[in-house]
Amino acid sequence: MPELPEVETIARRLDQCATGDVIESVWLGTKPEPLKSSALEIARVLEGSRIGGVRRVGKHIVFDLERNPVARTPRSARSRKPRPARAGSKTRPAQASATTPGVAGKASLELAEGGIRSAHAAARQSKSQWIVHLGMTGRLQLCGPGDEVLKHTHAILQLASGRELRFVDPRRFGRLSVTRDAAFEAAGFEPLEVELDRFTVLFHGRNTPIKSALLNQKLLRGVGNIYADESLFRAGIRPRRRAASITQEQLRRLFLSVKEVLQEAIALGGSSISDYVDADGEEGSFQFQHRVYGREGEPCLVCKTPLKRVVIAGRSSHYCRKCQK
DNA sequence: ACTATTTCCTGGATGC
DNA sequence: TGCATCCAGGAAATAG
Repeated sequence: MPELPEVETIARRLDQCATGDVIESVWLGTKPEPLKSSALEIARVLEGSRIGGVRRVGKHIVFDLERNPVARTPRSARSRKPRPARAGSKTRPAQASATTPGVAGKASLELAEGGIRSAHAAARQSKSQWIVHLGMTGRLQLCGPGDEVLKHTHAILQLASGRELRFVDPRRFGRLSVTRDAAFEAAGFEPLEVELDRFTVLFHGRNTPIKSALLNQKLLRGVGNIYADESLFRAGIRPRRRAASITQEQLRRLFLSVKEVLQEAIALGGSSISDYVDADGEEGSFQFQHRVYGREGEPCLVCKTPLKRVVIAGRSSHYCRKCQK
């Protein structure tokens, strides 16, 4: 499950490997499309754009796109349908292979309603961005055109280098979107950048469990279930503690713990649980550093007390009842 | 205005 | 072996 360290790892890798490449054409799957922007809008922003850089904002991956106003990708690039032969293609829904963004039913409808044309013009002249949220099981993979297209591939970007950037997401919690004029904005503070006093204020007067507050992306962006539990353990705070009841000194420890955990995890390439791998298929190794997450019933590494697991806001939360108060 | 719960989604694990 | 059921969880939507 990609949280801040995993997303940071992926974004760094993509920034190294994909920056400078040009997106020649885009294929998007259909149906409960994992899209926040329409397929047509995404295709129009991406096609013909150069990847200026890739970075992380919270749990989002942001591709900064640059566009040469003169060299517009010709229509033919969009209408051709270069689907590589793939293993297991008969199991894929037939509609998927035929879906060129421009001809999707929903997209055509929007075109008929107008408004797209002006959007198109805006995309041509301004800097735009491609925003990817990986959700639970989303992956961005950089691969050769001959590589097998995995089941649950929802987007394929053909790059000028001959490679393909693919978005694969079995559980479909991931989301793709684009921005045109405005830069992508995310709520909340970056946990690795926020200062102590701002961090402290976030929890003032909140009657919600501190675990929930840490997961609230409008407060801090990027902390997910694993790193919330790990941070709370290191800070000695029980996940159910009401945010408002936590002392300044404890908040200071939490502040430091959050940064420490995230930094250590980034250094190890994130935690590979279930199926997380970065853009090159590399696994992280921070999962071996987990002190409480996924260790219910196992002895606390500090005091040997069996670790507890409770459910808070629908998420399993792991802690040591002796070390955390 | 807040907080809590439900919903989305599929693969893998579990149980009978 | 096979089939049903449960579980994982980010964030938006809905309910309280």
